[in-house]
Amino acid sequence: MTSSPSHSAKKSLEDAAYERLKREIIGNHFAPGSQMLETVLAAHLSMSRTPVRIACVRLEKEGLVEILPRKGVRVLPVSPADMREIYALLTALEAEAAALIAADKPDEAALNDVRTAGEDMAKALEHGDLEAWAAADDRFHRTLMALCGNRRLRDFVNTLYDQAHRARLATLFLRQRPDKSTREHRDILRHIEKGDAAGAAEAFRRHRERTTDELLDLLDRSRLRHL
Amino acid sequence: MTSSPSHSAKKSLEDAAYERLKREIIGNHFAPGSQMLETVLAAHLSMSRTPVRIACVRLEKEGLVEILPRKGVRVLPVSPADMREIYALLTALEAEAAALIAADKPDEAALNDVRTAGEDMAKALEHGDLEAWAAADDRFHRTLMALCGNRRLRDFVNTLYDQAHRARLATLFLRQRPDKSTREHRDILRHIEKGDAAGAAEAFRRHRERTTDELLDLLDRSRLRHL
DNA sequence: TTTCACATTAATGTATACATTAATGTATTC
DNA sequence: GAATACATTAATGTATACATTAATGTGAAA
Repeated sequence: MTSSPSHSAKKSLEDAAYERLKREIIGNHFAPGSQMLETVLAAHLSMSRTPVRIACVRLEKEGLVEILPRKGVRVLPVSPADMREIYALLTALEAEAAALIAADKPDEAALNDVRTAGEDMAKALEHGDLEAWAAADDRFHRTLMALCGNRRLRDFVNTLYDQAHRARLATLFLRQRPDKSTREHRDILRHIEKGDAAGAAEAFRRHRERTTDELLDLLDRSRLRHL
Repeated sequence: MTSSPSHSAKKSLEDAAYERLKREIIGNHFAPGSQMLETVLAAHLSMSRTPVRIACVRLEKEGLVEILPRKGVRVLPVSPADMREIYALLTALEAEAAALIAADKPDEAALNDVRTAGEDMAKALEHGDLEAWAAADDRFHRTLMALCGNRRLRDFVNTLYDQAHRARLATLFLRQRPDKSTREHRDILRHIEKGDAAGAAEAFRRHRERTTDELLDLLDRSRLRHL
């Protein structure tokens, strides 16, 4: 996805450890805030501490875990304050990316993947399948950001998606049906297709500001402190 | 600076290796694009490969080096395209940060460090000391960003400063005297002091857009391809 | 009973030995 | 002479043994 090796060519244990732990953390297989000793993790992954240590250092740099000198590796919980930070950044960065994409006039083939993700969101919503909706929403944002032509922007936004993933899933069943997002995504795409950079940026900004308010409000009212 | 331990409490060799290599890379002690084997680096730092490997993984995540499977660690050169990426991000993020800071009304003590950095820039310019000017400019931006209240924003902007540092220094003596920046910084501070979020963001955006054009133009005309 | 000094321990931090693997060189065959 | 198979080598990837250190427990003295 970012600079990590694709899952097809996972030769080294380092990469295997990194990818598996990342998947398990994002997939909420560990309790947020839980701590595990390196030896325990190594046993869990059936390898020695060496590749596990390196995987943990990488995950720490991505803001998913914290390495505590003698207490083990801690899966970082995501607080409402964290979500506010993450969404403030996404608001600024996705709007910027949308402007870049609109100015670039991406080819149809690339845009089609984004459109497909958008259609999958609508379909999932019709079937009432919220998890499929969230997966398609994630795909919509990631495939769109992949088109912005700024690798650093794309990679950083992806790490933010990763950090926010657990909290998004947790609130998925507490919120109203996400009909608005589907429409707003279509609106964003229209601006991009027209090559309207300012309009695309503004549409994305409004979309993100709304989802931010919605999410923070939800976290507040549901008293979810850590996710 | 970011999540790294301060240089005062550098207990472990891992941290020492990380900090020293980072300093040497940013300070241009290695030729951009140069490759070094882990064993050579370990000898250079008078330690075993283990802490060196971990330091390199960290540096790779910060976009300063690239680990090539059997060819060693490569100090990433910075191309004009990289600078375009970095400055596009800085434009969006520093403007956002300026808005946050202006809205927060930071206390005087904190702002004073920023003002001091600004004054140091002016003084350095009077003495014609461009390196001191660049150092103070760096300090101005970093201390200001530290006030934005968004840790992820601050840390990411700092890694971008680090990535851009070499290229900035290289062009320092090719450009005209940076008088405008000093004035623009004062302007930004005025907006922040007034609590004018939109104005601060706009002022910072204009400042960054101008310096971006200036730098890219300079890189283009001087035909500096890699730094 | 509380506190301080000290031993113990358990975890990480580090070095090193070993396994794996990709690249290079060499020899043999066509 | 060119190409291919194979041996060699040199580097990383991994495991493990060892050093260091912070935390815990234990005991004696006040």
